[in-house]
Amino acid sequence: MATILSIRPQVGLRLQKAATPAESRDVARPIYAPREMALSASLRGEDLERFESVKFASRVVRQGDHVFNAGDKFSCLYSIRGGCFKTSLPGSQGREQVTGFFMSGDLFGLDGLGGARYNVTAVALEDSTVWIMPYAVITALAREVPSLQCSLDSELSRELARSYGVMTLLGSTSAQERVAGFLLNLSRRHLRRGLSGSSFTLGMTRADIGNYLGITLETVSRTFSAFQAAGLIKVQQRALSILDVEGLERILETVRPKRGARAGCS
Amino acid sequence: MATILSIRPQVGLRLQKAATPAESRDVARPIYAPREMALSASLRGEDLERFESVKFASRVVRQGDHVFNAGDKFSCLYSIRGGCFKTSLPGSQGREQVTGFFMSGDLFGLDGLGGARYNVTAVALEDSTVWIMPYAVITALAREVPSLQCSLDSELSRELARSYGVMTLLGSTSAQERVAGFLLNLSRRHLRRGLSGSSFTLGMTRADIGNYLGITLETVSRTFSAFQAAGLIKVQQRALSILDVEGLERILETVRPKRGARAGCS
DNA sequence: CGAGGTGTTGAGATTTGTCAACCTACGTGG
DNA sequence: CCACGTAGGTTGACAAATCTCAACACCTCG
Repeated sequence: MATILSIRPQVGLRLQKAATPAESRDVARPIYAPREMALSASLRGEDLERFESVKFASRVVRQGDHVFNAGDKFSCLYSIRGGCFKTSLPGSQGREQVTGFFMSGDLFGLDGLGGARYNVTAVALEDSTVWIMPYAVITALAREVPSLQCSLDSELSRELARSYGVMTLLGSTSAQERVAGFLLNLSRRHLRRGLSGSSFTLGMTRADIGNYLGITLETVSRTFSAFQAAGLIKVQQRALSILDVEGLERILETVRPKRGARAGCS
Repeated sequence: MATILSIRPQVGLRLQKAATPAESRDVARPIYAPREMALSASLRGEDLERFESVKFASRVVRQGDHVFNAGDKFSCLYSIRGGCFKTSLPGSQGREQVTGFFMSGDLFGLDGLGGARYNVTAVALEDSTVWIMPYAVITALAREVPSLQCSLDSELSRELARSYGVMTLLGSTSAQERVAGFLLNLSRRHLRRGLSGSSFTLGMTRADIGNYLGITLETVSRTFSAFQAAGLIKVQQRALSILDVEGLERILETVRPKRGARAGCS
């Protein structure tokens, strides 16, 4: 157990309480420069320079704070410098559906793009910092730098692809598959950011995960325990280590013969 | 009861036969004119005229035919003139996840936009016709007609919002909620097209529905039967009538607040 | 130290999945 | 025109997974 805690995740550690109000107190956490922003990923040469010449404001968001709420007038996109967020779609009677988790380098707010309003609510899961990118600025810039329009489209379709991935997770009927898929997804995203894919901190509660995956928080907890008992992972509160990636993948790949589509039986 | 069928579509639909000689079973099915296309929905005045001046080719797609496959090079968007489609994300071992159903007036192919390839496969659920809109043409036009760029963004975010809606459906843990939500969604979409929202034909199989909703086809069937027994709907094969919209909505609204996922505010 | 949010675990109730039989509609070919 | 084959749909019985309710443990913060 000590081993887990000794592995210091670079992102996502719970911070000490929010002491002084409205302080731009920078945390010892990787802060993404403009160069690392999702939108600039595919920009080259002078397009990149032009983009980086724009000074975007950044904002510190305290754990639990809402960056925007569903129904708010759409105005800005947000790129995460550090920290993590969840987005959720509010339903009637306080029911809500968590639609995604976002981490450093991710872009969110895209769903408000076409309409005049955001569809989802974005909440910080820990003290975080975001770049604020006014949409008006982005569009103006996109007209000037066509490759930025491409980047924007690219981000949109990436977000679409992401949501398709979630649908696949939710479409599987077993809780184990959903949880395994969820963990592997988180792992890959950490890896892509140059962080450890095998040991990281879960920024969200079991309830968030369960809501996201369409299962109860108890089932999430039990599944974690089962995976741990099977030697696939090690969990202690928010600290997670993936011990056997292939094992998790095997759970997803489990061939569940579909009736009518099976071969060999006559 | 019979009144349902007497509600005629109010929108400017043109009924016309497909002229192709090979058409053995021509159906008197609404064919959407360019004016009804998703992309032109928010265009006005000369922008609309400009858009309509472009002659897009259309293509007849037979039931079961693939318009494009996941992994195909992205090149065109498709707007449905008549008929319906499903899109699905292929998984390993032939497993697939149905990601959406599309009907007349809908736009699909958007998911390939940013990347160079389509993420999903689009299959006709019945003999259908689509407008083929080369992306190159669309982008060129969008530069000329800025409001078209807005329309495009709008469609993208609508698609995103749609997928969030699906996530909400899949996030609910009960099969009844999922099916009720699915039916209400279909109903609304028919209404929005000037068709009857209370009586329509399901273009997809129970297996498709189940895959989409993350439940088995047997559960779909049983749930339909249960709803019918409760007097909420009437089903016979693909023919569906919604007898009690509020009843279905009540199933969704069931005051059983999903636990967890509460935002940090109060 | 206590409070409250969070996480774990147990036991029983329910729902859903699985397997299997059967029914129904529809297209094909005799 | 009808018989037949087949894909799609329904239903039943049972097993298995998940939900629900409830008790308790853990951690952080005040």
